[in-house]
Amino acid sequence: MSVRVVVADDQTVVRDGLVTLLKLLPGIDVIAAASDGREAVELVAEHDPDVLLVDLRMPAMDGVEATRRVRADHPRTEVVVLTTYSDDDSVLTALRAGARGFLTKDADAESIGRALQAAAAGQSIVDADVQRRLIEGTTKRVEASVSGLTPREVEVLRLIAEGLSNTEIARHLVVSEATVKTHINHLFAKANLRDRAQAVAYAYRLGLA
Amino acid sequence: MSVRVVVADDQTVVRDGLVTLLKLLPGIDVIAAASDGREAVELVAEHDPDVLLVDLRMPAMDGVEATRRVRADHPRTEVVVLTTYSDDDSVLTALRAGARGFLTKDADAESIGRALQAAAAGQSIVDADVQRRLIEGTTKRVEASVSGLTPREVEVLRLIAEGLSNTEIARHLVVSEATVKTHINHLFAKANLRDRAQAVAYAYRLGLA
DNA sequence: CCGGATCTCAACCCCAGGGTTGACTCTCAG
DNA sequence: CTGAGAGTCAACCCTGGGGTTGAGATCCGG
Repeated sequence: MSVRVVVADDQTVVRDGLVTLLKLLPGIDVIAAASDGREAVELVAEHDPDVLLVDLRMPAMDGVEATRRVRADHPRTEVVVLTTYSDDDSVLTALRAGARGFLTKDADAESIGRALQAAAAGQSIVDADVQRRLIEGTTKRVEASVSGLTPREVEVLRLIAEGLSNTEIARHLVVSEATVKTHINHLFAKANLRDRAQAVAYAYRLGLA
Repeated sequence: MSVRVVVADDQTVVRDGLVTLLKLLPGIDVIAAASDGREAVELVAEHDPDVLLVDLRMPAMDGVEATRRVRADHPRTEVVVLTTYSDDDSVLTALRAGARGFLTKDADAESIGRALQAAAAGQSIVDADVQRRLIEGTTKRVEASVSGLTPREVEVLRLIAEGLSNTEIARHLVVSEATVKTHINHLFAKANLRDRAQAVAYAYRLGLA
């Protein structure tokens, strides 16, 4: 029984290449090809394939989101991610989203076929690099030091991270709201933040909260 | 070119079974069989195989230590671990020690063959359970406590926590901005949040980011 | 004593974001 | 078949937050 596969890649060359490549492999049936994530999800719903082979970076909907959708709506269909860069951060995200396998685009036909077969059989194939990163865990946690920020700015950042509004922060620090806004603007500029939501994330990553 | 394999298992039945099983597979050559870890290391040194298929629990030298030795002294030889219990703690240890793949003893012949081929090609095959455990190791607390929120709301919350604006979230989920705002309003009401800054903090405490 | 950094404050503009209401569709359990 | 929940979308209002400029007060090191 052949493994039924849907391919999704926005680059025509890659997509067509994959399709013709996979068609030559025994035990692999390419039943559809999508050019973006949205279409990929639709085709999965339509054809109920064994495996979705999906690129990470795509317009309309990226591979991570497509993976999440497919795993949520069609748990029978396994997802194998294909990407250009093995050190892409979203690789881990994709695996957490439920991707079964992971391949780089320089993989040869046999490797791809093997990964598809494995995924269909419930096994999981990942690239050596990714495996190492998984095993070592997220120990990379960078030391994005708080340096550059003045004590007052750090203070304000912490309060932002607690969900306080500007007026609340002003009351808390016993200064005017204008002052708070000034600190916040400096802080945003220094840390390259757009709004307080990003600031909260920043603070949490720094371990301020 | 066939993949040259050395098998190591202390149980005679399993060992002989594996050998005969693997000999039936195309592209696999079993060139030696060991009954403990010490012997396995010796046979690897002697035959320089592509892959060592090794049981975790063995007398004289267990699979983890054998893996470490082989990876240190014969980096050309990949190691695939075979064991009875997928929840064995030493599984992670073995992977850290440099094992390329991981199989349970209820794997069928094709799965084993695939894992050996993959290992020889530099890929890594792991059992689904093990993959899940590896991934959970890198994530924080599970999102089980996100009770009350619908999947879509959780999705939106995660994206908020990444610092995305409403328009960006809409683009990402391929819906209109109005829909995003609706989800956000529901989400805020349920979780008793005032603005997205508090939402980010909430998400981080839940381990969503 | 001067320059720089920090902290403070004000007035202004503008829009993203949050609140509200209402509506259409689909699915699924009862 | 019906009602509830989920997801989708639109129109409206209005405040808070972010951007900008400019400026006075304090402190410290060179």
